[in-house]
Amino acid sequence: MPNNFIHDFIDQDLAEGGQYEGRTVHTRFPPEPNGYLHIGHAKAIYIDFATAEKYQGLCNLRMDDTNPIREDVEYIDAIKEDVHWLGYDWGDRFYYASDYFEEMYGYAIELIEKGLAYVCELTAEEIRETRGTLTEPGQNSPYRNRPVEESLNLFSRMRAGEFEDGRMTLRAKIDMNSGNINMRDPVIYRIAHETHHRTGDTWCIYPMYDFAHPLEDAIEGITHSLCSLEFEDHRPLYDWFIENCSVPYIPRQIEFARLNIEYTVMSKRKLRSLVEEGIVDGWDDPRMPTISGLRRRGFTPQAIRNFCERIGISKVDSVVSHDFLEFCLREDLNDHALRGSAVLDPVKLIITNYPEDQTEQVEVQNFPYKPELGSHEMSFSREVWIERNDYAADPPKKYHRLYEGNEVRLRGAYIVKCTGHLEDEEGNITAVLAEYDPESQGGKAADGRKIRGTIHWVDVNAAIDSEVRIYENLFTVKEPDVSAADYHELINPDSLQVIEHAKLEPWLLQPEFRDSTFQFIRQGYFVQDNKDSTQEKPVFNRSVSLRDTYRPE
RNA sequence: UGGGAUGUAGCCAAGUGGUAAGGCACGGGACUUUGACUCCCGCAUUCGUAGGUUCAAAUCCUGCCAUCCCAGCCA
Repeated sequence: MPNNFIHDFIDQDLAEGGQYEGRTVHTRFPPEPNGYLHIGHAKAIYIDFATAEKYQGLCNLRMDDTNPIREDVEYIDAIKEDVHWLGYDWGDRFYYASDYFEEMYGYAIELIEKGLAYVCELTAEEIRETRGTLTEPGQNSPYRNRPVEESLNLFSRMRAGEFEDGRMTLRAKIDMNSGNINMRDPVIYRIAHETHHRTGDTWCIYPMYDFAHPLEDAIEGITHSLCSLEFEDHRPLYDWFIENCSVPYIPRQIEFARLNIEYTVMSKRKLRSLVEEGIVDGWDDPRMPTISGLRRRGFTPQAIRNFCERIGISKVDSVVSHDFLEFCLREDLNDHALRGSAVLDPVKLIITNYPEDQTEQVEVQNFPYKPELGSHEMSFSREVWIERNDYAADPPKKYHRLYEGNEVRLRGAYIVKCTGHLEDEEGNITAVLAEYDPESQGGKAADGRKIRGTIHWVDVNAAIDSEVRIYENLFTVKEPDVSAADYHELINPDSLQVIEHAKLEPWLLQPEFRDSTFQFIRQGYFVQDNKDSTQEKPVFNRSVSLRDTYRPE
């Protein structure tokens, strides 16, 4: 992991005289179980876990479940699966913020006893009205200076369930004049008669994030609590709680910029609505930036980790280009994906001088620059499927594929010379015609003549039909999150293109290849859909296309 | 108008007083049984801007400008 400003801070903290001299670096990834993880979280996960690794420290996984109104067990297993899939392990340090509710309650009492917190009976609306604005200070609550005993009594009755939701809150007594609105007597406990997924009905008061989070970190002995930029002005509050509660450890919060990527959204709210409105096929739709979506799309954990490493860590608001994400995937897949043949938009090529009832086996490499990965056979006969756009009746300049009179190599098989095409009454091309050079087995000309074009093909007699799904960006603009328009208007209507009958060579469909991503030669990288693909009706997703620098004039 | 942050190429991003790393994208070339990959070459006389300090400034100082975050009993 390259160095970055966070590591500079850690180095200082660890150095002689630093605040964590002699300590083990301890980070945490604290998702709220209220949705699925997305690639923005992957960046945070990478930073938290890879930083711990770099310093031979530890990283905890913690469910930040302090608000039962929003959270659900449904998400917990998915979050664990995603973090593991990305390649990170939290050992036996899987925690829930809710495990600390009793301790937090104790710290709240401590604050009350110190005169640093009070039970406030203002309504939510009154609190808002007295909070002031960005430019005007707030006003003190009339309950601010009530006796400690009274707050203590009321707080225990809040816990006992004597009051309905919203009737009162516990507030920190800090400074209603602070320029930092977070310091204007923030609410630290609210009443919510709500069943919690873990603590059930044990509690009807729940701590707020600003109060809970520093305590969670302190209780777990976290040294560096890494979070995103919007918490920067919560840091004084974070430190205030750490200073005023007698916690066992002192954690340090450091903020970094969250990840944005072109042509997609990262807010849980919008992702959820895409799912709920049926615009996509669930949280794991291959067009979603969720970890499960990327997995289904065919991304590898390595590609995602490389991406996270290379975008860097800084405090600059940025939008990473979509190209870069694709580059990281291609780079990894290029080096790992076995090569196979598939024709996505098939048209027949008839080799008129090849015997009608003959079939032969030709050998093709599984991986061009890694011969140790072996080879496999493809059957070849008089009729093979080729891509419709590998033939041109009227070829543009510098077109190296099939057109009348031109020679092309059928990859791994033979060199063929195009002799024209067949068409129906409407002028649609129904087949391409060619003659093969029997002396060119394997695609090598006996006389050594150079053949410029090589195209892929699949034997008509052997081809297996498969559905292939081609994905494009979900949104039509680079930054849908910042657009003023309703995001529904920005959705790309062509983000999913379904090809019903692509022609695949049978080798691709061996059961042991079920979860492997392949390169379909000259097309891109494809993986079987982890939900819909079956042996009877295979379904492939295009993970990413190959780079294509061909520019017809 | 208060508070907190951030401005280095089209996009990320190093740089911490000694004369602008790297990656993506892009352009050109070589190689090629994937128009892929790989390999070469090119791509900021300038660091938001205006001044100042210094032999020397992206780095230090001052002013200005732009952008982002904060007024949940969300996280």
